[in-house]
Amino acid sequence: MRQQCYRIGELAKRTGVGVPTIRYYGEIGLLPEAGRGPGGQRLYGSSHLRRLMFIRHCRKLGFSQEDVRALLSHADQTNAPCKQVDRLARGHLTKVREKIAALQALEQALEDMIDGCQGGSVEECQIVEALTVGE
Amino acid sequence: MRQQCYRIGELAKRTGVGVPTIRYYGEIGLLPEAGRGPGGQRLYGSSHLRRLMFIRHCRKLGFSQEDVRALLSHADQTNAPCKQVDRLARGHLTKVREKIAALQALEQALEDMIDGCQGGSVEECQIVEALTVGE
DNA sequence: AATAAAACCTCTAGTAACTAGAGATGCAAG
DNA sequence: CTTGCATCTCTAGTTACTAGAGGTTTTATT
Repeated sequence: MRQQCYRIGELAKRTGVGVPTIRYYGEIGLLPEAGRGPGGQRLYGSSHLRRLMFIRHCRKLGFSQEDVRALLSHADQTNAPCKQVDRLARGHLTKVREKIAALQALEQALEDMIDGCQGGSVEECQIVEALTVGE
Repeated sequence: MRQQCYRIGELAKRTGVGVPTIRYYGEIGLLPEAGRGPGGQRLYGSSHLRRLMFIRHCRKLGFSQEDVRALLSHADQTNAPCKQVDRLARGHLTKVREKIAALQALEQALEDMIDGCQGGSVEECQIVEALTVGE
C-alpha cells in the first residue's frame, strides 16, 4: 500500500521547499522522519507531501515555526472546533499589523531625516546631525 | 585630559543600550574598545558616549549593523560630501517601504483567509483548508 | 561492465544581532 | 569584615535556515 514514494529531491520539486530545508524540518520534528531506502536515502509518502505543503503555505504567510507546529497539531484534530486555529490566525494578523505600523513610523522618521538634508559636507549634513543628536 | 570616565553601567544608563550589548559592540568593533581600570573594568570616555548614541539612533531606525558601520565611517569624515550618507539613508528607506508593501500583501492574504472561516470543526475550517491547499 | 554525473548522505559552521546564564572577581558601604 | 551590587570572562541559545566539506549511492551513458 505504499505505492507513492518520493525521494527528497522529488519532494523538493513538488513543494518548492529546498532539499536542505526538508532535512532540517525532519531534524526539528516539524515533518515526521522519512523511511529509508536500502542505501540510506529518505523516502517520503503522500502524507509527507501534504504536510510539507501545509508548512510551506504557513511559512509564506509569515507564521513562525512555533505557530506552524500549533497549526499542524490543530489541523490534525479534524473533529475539534476550529476556534484555536482562528485564534492563531488572528493573533498573527495582529502581529503583522503591528509590524506594519512600526515600519510606517520608521518610514516617516526616515523621510523627515532625509528631507532635512540639503547636500553639502558631512559637517552640515542634517542626516548625520539627526543620527548624532536623535530627533 | 580624561576627566570624563564612565563605567559600563553608567554608559548603559546614559544611552539606553544594555550592558551586554555594549560589550558585544566592543567585541565586534562597532564601538572602540574601552580603556581598563586597575581591576579590569572597562572605562569609557565621552567619545564613546557620542558614538554609542549615534549607534543607538541608527539601530532604532532599523539600520543594519553593516549600514551603521558605513554611516559611522562617513560621519567621521566631516569634510567629505554627504552624498554617501544620503544614499545609505535613501537605500534603507526603500528597503523599509518594500517591507511594508510585503507585509500589507500578507495582511490582505490573512484577512481573506480568516474571513472565510465560519466557525465549526477543523474539518470544515476554511483556514485549515486554505493552508492545506494554498490560496 | 566501466565510468561519469547527479543525487544523496552526515557533519560542522555560519548568518543577524543580540540575550541569557554560569561562575569568578572588584568595589563601596555598614 | 561581610554583604551585595557591579563587573569580568566564557559558553551557549535564539530564528529559520543556508553553505560547504567530504563521502556514498543511484542512475545514465558509453
